[in-house]
Amino acid sequence: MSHFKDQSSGYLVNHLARLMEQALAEAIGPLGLSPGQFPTLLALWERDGRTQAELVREVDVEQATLALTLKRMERDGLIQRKPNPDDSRSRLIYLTPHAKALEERALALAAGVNDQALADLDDKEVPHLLSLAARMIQTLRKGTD
Amino acid sequence: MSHFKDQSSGYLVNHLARLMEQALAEAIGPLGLSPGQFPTLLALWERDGRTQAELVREVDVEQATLALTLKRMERDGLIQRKPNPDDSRSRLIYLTPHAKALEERALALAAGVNDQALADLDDKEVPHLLSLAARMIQTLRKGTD
DNA sequence: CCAATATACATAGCATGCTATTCAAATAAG
DNA sequence: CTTATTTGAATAGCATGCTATGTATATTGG
Repeated sequence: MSHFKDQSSGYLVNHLARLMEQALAEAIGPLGLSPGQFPTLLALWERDGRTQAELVREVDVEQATLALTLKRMERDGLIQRKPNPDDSRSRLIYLTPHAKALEERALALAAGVNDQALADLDDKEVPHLLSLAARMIQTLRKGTD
Repeated sequence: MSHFKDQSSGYLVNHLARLMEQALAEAIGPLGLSPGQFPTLLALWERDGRTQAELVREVDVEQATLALTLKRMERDGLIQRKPNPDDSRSRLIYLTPHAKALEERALALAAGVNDQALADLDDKEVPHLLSLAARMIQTLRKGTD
């Protein structure tokens, strides 16, 4: 038995996520970036000078997770925090020039990892996969959020 | 913009995997089980009295990861280890009666989580999703393994 | 204005996973 | 038979993520 494993969406999705995370780590590691920082970087490349609370609303992780990620990004010279004149509880988060300079290369490398993972799928299957995943996420978020 | 996020298979798969892991944690937590133990339990329910090395070949995680998981399972009273008469470097891993007794309920709960995640998909889409995921895993494993 | 509540972050503690390293025992090479 | 290599496990160190708490600052209700 235990074809459970090969028939279980949870098992497969978990395994796939780990493989893709490893591939991304390999790809962007040379830039000094890691997979967990990517969602935050996407948000900050789009617009920086925001508070942690604003980023939490955009990045799909818990506040405590983001707080740790930001601490590592600060340690790694990717972000800088300045006092928020409007609210002394929070600080505004800015990308360093170094982190800004990495945007194009990092996006290209991440896109390359996606392409590599999807290499065996044809043009119709790729959007289908994205749509199925998005629908499953929607289903699971109902009620939680 | 950065619709990168919503178009990225890596991002979606990672998010989905975390949601499914959380759902599984909620489902089997009351049995005293956790998601990371599930693959090992599947292997041991099928046949126990095996070495760690044999389990590593069946479970898709690294040896060091499995070693830690087994330590927690031993702590939690799920497994027991006995000397291996054929090789004193290893020990044979057995499920406790308690862990054996949980098989049916745990499998049903895990299947329920999968069903819940797939609830919005129709009968054709489910096997398609499983097949797409399996193919992506195959693609990414090439060369590594 | 002041107490009660809400909000923004930080931290602790834990589970999963990975890579790299170490140690001991088993095997292979000579 | 020794030495060299391989194999089985354990451990250290780190990244991600989660839940639960704590702390300080804002905001609200009286």
